[in-house]
Amino acid sequence: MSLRYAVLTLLDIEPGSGYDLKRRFERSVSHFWSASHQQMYRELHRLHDEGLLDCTEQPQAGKPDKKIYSLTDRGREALRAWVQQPPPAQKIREPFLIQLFAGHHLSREQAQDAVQRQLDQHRALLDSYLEQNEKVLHSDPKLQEQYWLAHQTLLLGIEAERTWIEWGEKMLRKLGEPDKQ
Amino acid sequence: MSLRYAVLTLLDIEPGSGYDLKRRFERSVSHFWSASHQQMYRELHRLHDEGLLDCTEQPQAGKPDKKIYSLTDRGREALRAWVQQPPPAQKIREPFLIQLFAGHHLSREQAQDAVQRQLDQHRALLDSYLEQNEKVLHSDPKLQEQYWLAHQTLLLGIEAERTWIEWGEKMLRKLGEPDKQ
DNA sequence: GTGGACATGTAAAACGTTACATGATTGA
DNA sequence: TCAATCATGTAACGTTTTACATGTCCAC
Repeated sequence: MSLRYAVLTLLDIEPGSGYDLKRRFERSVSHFWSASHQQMYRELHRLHDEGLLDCTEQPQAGKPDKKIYSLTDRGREALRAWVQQPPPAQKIREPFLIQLFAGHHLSREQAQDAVQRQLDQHRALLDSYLEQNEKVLHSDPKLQEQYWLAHQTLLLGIEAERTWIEWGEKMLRKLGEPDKQ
Repeated sequence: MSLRYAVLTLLDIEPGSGYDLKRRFERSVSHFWSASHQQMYRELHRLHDEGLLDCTEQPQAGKPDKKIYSLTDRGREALRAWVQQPPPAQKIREPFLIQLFAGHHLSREQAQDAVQRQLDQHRALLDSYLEQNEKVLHSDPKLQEQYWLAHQTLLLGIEAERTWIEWGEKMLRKLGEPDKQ
């Protein structure tokens, strides 16, 4: 039920197509949400049917038509109402931590490799968040002020990745100690 | 697809009923997974049908019978094989951060209240994780060694909560500055 | 001429949530 | 006597994932 409000939020900031939205999910809210293109298209259809979104088709030379969605007044009202309610609980799903939890089935080398792979991924994530952050810091100060809260969510994402990376590095050090296990 | 391995992992450490499992999810892996009792029962039935779990009914005075599940050899083998594979990507779902992302629909007071509520929840979570940690540190050193990797996942959960709490406190300070926004 | 980005969709399967259903025991 | 805990389940519904499907343009 939260996906629809994530969609409304991004379209409230700037209208766009399903395809656009998918990329914007990856680029700007990946630190707290993700969704496939199929989820986008279905949600866009539903929101349109319910009158929360307007749709204008924009013909493009060579490429398929783009369906540009934007919030209706009712859409903006629905988003505003939801934003002011207590949020549904967060959901954490970390398959990697299940694997460590069952880590008595891993050799020390396997555990090291597994942690190292995750560490690489989290470092790449941190880099991409830092890049986003740079973009924000070099953007129009008026926009920065308007979307100050949105920017704070990115800073949380950055700190979360740093925490993960520190933990991963500590793990590798501990797994490298010859007396351990 | 990961739920089944979370179930196998917990039953591998100690056999138990669906009801037991549900509580163990809440008590020992809530920092990276959660599931309802219906999910447990359905998954247990499936795993039993597929021959990965054994089931023995244990009559109890007064209470309904307990169905105690434990891993078969094939179950243990399936878990071991999965644990050694690259894990599926983690899924982050944080409705609260969507609300902040759409925070231009919030007054400063509403934002403060919202952050404060989340902060309270995360402090409670941290407390419960620290309590779990204390229990581990006072348990049999042999068990501590055996489940050393499992314990490390809890330490990550603790650090993640601390990061969140620091961020929330910083947010409240910034939202309290009269020049902000 | 091949692979990637653009652009949208259907269908089925798997997974997750909510509501409903039962029934005993224990403690306030 | 009321609510909580123990213990298991069905049914319906909603969400998410995976596979299939199509077609253009552009750069290498």
